[in-house]
Amino acid sequence: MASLRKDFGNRLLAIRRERKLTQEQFAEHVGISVDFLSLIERGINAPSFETIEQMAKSLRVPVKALFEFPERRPVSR
Amino acid sequence: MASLRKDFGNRLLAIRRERKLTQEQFAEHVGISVDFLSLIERGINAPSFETIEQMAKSLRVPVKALFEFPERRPVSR
DNA sequence: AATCACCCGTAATCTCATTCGGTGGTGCTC
DNA sequence: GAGCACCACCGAATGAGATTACGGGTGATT
Repeated sequence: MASLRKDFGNRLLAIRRERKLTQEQFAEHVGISVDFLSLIERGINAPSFETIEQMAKSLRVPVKALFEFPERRPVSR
Repeated sequence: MASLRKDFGNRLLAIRRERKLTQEQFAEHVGISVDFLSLIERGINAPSFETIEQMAKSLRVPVKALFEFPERRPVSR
């Protein structure tokens, strides 16, 4: 549980792959270290709002696109 | 610039008002202090991923709904 | 065998998410 | 005009976690 980090990481990884970018290329363009990018993609760490903004800008997608993943059970009652 | 925090804060405020909740009610339900909620809504501070998750859960909306605001100029070239 | 792309631990730094106490302001309503 | 509800604002304190660097390891590919 508490896996927003993981969802986000997976989503980021997917988009980066789509764009055919290596971690190094993407990290440099965003302005963070490769190590940190790796941590984020694996869902271990979460990026700050500023970093998220940079990522979205770098990928030329709206921020919400980074939070687009299959619904996490929308209240099962 | 760098106003993802502000966009987020405004969006959160809008949703909370829609729901007719006071800061106190919402903060308590999310599990944060009223002061902090106020800071977030005003775009001064940013919440952590865990807090975002709690907020979305509390409001019963997907996380991406909290990042749904008018596009911030999608590459003007 | 050398390089590339990446994962994985660990340890360090230092920003900042989060809280609390207090104050003050606005707009009710009684 | 005192009372309450709701909120902004101001320090100041603390703990967490965002971010980095390093060293080693894996599996491809060439």
